[in-house]
Amino acid sequence: MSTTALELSASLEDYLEAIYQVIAERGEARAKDIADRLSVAASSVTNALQGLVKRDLINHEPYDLITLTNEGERVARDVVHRHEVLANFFTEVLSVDEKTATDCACKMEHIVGDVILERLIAYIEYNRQSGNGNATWVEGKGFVQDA
Amino acid sequence: MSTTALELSASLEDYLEAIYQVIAERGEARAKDIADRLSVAASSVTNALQGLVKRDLINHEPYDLITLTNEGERVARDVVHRHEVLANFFTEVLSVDEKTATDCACKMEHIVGDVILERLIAYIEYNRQSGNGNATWVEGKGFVQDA
DNA sequence: ACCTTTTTTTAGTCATAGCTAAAATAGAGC
DNA sequence: GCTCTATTTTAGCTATGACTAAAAAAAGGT
Repeated sequence: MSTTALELSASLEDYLEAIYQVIAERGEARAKDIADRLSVAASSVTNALQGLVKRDLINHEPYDLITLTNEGERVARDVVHRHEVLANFFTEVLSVDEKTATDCACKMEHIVGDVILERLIAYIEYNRQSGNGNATWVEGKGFVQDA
Repeated sequence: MSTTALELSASLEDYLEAIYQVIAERGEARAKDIADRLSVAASSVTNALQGLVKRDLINHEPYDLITLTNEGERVARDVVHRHEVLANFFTEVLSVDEKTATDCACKMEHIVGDVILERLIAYIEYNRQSGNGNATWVEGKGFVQDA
């Protein structure tokens, strides 16, 4: 009897990530914090919480605090990790500004698979370590070899 | 009186792209072709076509052939362009296999903004032109400077 | 302890986007 | 021209995920 694992939508991943971050910042997470952070209505949060409970990613009794299950914490860390690698790549390698990098990473973090993520990590690392200088974006010139 | 342009979802962009490609390949596009290419039911195509007509991206009378409006052609080319740049980046720079590259590009093409796309294009170009050799992924070693 | 304010939940609506089944239309063969 | 088949559309259902408004619960101030 294989219980086909309920899939996690981009939307629910966003909620899970927000919960993880609020807990990291404030020590605890209430629905209001999540609503504020994601700029959605409080009722949308309640709705999402039910989805996350159903998937055993959070613990949540009505009107109570929200905590992450072990699995939830694992998945949340993974999403955050993806986000960080992507944002890092955009800023470090492509010399894109913070906001643009963050915005794009927020959407891509739900999409990029393991292989490409692994390559990005390796590529950033390679870029950082290579002794012979790296390319940087120069407005009007494109990528130019560093001095 | 500003007519707020109807937004184009990722889904509709996929349909538009498929229409563009089918026309490019076969000279004309019928609903069946689109359904086959996207692996969706015929009725889902009809539905999407109505959305694209409403946005003035295609011309389509019931039971008739599908053609692109000028705007539709412009948008379709743009999506295809994004797809190609992304897939190219994955294969050329990150040395990822075709299928992985294509799959990820298919999802990212709806997300990536102009700035990052421009940088990717420049980065690929820089990589291609730089005389001092480029990095390539070597299994078990990571990125290694080309000979 | 009680009243007010804030938070959370419930209930009900809407849009997107997929599906199946059935009806309508078009096209091909005879 | 009629009939059979393939295509397309309509109608109706599903799920997700947003919203508002109203009800319920919790928290704070005096």
